[in-house]
Amino acid sequence: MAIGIKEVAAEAGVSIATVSRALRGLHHVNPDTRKKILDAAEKLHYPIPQSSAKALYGRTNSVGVVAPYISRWYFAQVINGAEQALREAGLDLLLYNFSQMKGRERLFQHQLLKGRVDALVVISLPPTEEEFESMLGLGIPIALVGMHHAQCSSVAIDDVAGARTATQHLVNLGHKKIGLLSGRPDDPFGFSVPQDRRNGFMQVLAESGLEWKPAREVYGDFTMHGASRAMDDLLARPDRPTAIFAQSDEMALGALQAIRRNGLKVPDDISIIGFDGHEMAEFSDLTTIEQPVQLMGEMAAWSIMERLKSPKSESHSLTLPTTLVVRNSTRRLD
Amino acid sequence: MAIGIKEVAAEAGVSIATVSRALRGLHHVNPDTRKKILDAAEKLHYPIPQSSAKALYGRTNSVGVVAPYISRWYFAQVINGAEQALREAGLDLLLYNFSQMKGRERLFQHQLLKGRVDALVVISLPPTEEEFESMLGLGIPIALVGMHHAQCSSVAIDDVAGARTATQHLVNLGHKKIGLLSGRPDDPFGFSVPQDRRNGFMQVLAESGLEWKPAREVYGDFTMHGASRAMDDLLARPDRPTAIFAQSDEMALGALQAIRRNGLKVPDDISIIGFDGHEMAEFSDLTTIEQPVQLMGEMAAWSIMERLKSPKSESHSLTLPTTLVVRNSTRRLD
DNA sequence: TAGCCACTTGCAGCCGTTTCCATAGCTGCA
DNA sequence: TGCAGCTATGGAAACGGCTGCAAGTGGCTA
Repeated sequence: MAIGIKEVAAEAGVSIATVSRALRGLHHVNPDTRKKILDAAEKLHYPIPQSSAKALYGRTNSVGVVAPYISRWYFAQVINGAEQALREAGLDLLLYNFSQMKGRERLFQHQLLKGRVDALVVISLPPTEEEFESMLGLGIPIALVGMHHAQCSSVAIDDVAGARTATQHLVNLGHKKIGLLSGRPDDPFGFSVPQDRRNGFMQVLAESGLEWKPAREVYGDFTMHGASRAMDDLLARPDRPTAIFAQSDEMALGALQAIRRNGLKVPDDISIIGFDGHEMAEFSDLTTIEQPVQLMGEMAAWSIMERLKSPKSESHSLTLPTTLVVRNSTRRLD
Repeated sequence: MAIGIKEVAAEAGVSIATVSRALRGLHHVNPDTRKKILDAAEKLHYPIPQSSAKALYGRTNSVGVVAPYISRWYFAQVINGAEQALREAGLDLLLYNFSQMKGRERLFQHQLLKGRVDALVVISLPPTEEEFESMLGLGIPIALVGMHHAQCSSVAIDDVAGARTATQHLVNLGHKKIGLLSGRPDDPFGFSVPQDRRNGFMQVLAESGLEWKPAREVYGDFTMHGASRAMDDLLARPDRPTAIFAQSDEMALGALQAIRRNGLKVPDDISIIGFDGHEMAEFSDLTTIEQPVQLMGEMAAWSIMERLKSPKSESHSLTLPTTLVVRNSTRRLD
């Protein structure tokens, strides 16, 4: 038989109301009574108030994390960061993966989340304005990771600046014919990241007076596989670039593989720089732009927990710095 | 104002009991009445029954997934697989990460999960017998991934067999001095995997009449970093092995890096075989033993969902096959 | 001794849904 | 016509914890 607040009350010889107050550390409870109750709870192994019961009163004690992928490195890291922060605060983490548009519709329109979570962390999944309205309509704190929005908290990096740094690095090394390994021309989720990184790249090219040829851009779908194939394609074209800016490390790694497969050497024949700070980048000696991925998850969690504590507090947007990490995949053009 | 079953009942002009039955497709509801109710629900945009209220009656509509890590490739893949299967069935996924023993204690002993989940998927986290008792005491279906236990369902591979295949592959190629890249001598979680893979390795060595020297084993902690360092160590020792069996792909990749750093070539100077089928293995041209990771997550989810449907059904243990994938990191010894 | 205040405590209703039990209406059969 | 055996429906009691309000306690002052 399950033991609840009721059994504890009986054991301690007080009413359930008092137990409820004592267990949550509210005022207006005599220290002696509180101790008696705590002892009783201990003795009966009363775990914690059942959250589904609390949920009827609005607090579910859990936070939803929404992401388009969960096993990809970037997302797994963010989720991991968020999980740690939430667990520490005693909040549960409900995971929502929406790789399919179908699920996405259900999530946003039919309010799947209604009454299920106290707050939401949305990872790199830019909702449409309509979807956003729906989310805000939930009336719960929301934190965005990897993007910004006027009406809620967010943690992100400056993708344009990061891309600028990466491109500038290649330019500084004397490269003039620089290729771009992008995500997709038609992004299914409407990420702004690919566009931002592309913009930063183009800016530096223009500022440096370098000519841009559309034939130097290929699309790798943010996967190693895709990038590898795209790179094969790019290398087969005439007037090969001497350097490549890959919009993600995973794509850079795929490209690395393709370059080797095509009998070329990195960085001797081609320099390549990635973006993200993937764990694997270090082991492939890949120059990259590092972003504090796990930290972003933690900060998003903190941000909503703060708003949970004091609902009137302002939402704020944070932009975290990126770092250029030079390794052995880029070199000065002879 | 929130709309619930009550509002739908009022709109349709029936009692809430009937609405509850109609919405869940139970018998004893007149088709006309059902339609009236469905229309009313549609009209009012009634989302779905609030799960926290259902939870008071025992069904939380969510499943707990417990793992010691969540961002490591293997775990992320399993979680991903489980998530897909669960979401399809309309179940929510509660994520519990226990990299710290502290949290682990709270999880198992204080019944953090009590009343929070309908079922549990435990990924490669062998509980002690005591913890196991506690889990079983929850009275909910449990599925294990990556290990077996007499009293509940499980999905795993045959680690011994996989390790045997890997080792046999090296032996068949003529290698006699084979090194072993293990996890940790003292495993914090008590995994059986390292031991199983080690056993398979030793079996084949013995069967092949090959001599084993303890100096050929180093510990890489199942990470690239750890493996890289361990490999440096191994390479510095006299009487270098001509082949290495790494107990995981991540360790194999770290080893690959170390080998190159030490001026040696794979597979010319040293052959190396991994274990897991990590996405990155393909791109590093690593010979490996593949296991169906994501599938294991899915099957674990299916298994508990089946038991949720018919509680009396037997628990069953599944052992999935592994596959030797030969790439370019192993070659015949001259 | 009455009156007031501050501090504790208990009562009872509530949250949204499921489910047990009762009831009402209908059918078929003796 | 009476009765058993259905089906369709509603009333109300759970489920477990929260909370507004009232009431009780004891100490203090006038």
